[in-house]
Amino acid sequence: MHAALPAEFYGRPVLEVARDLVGCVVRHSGMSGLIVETEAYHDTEPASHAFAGLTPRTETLFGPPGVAYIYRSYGVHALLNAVCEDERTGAGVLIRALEPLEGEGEMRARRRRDRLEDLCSGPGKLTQALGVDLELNGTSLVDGPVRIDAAPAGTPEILTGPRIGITRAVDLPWRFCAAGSRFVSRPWPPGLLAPVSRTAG
DNA sequence: CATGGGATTGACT
DNA sequence: GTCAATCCCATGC
Repeated sequence: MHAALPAEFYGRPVLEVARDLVGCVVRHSGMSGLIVETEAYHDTEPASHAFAGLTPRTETLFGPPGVAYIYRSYGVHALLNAVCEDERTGAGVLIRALEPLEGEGEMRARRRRDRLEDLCSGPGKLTQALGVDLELNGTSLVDGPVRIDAAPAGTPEILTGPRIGITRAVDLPWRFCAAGSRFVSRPWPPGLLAPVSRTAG
């Protein structure tokens, strides 16, 4: 199953895309991982880079959907986002954690960690494991080099809750996780994350 | 042009 | 639990 998600998949409300990306597969350079955690960001809320409007930094976010927005976080890490909605709208989904599928050996070599759970269980970890860097900002997620394929086993049960590591708009429940996955960036206290209905967007 | 903060991680107490 | 690393870029002078 190697069907890349079409650009139309991304050209929808960012909350729907963030939810539906859980269970899909990120591929780069022979490595792949199942998406188990995402977060949505939108130019209408202050946690989003796009909140500042169209600037050189946010140019990719305000471009067409289905493109990778990659930026440097804390001066150290490259974080991977999928640009969503229409041009002119600054919306994106942050890929926060993967369950390693293929290329585990190469991921271990890049990450220099022993535990499988430590390879891709964070937005900076997974880009390091897959060798995704800032130079890939603006490239297509449909054609690659970084590609996202449809969920091979359908969308799993999903939990939602507040986003991680932000100081503004902290109450929006825009984080989406595969229920019970041990590959998420952080476990959660019981009850913090609520089930999400796939049909009730 | 200078400054300061950030969608994080890993090492250390 | 605390904290440094490190750099892009928005903001303000």
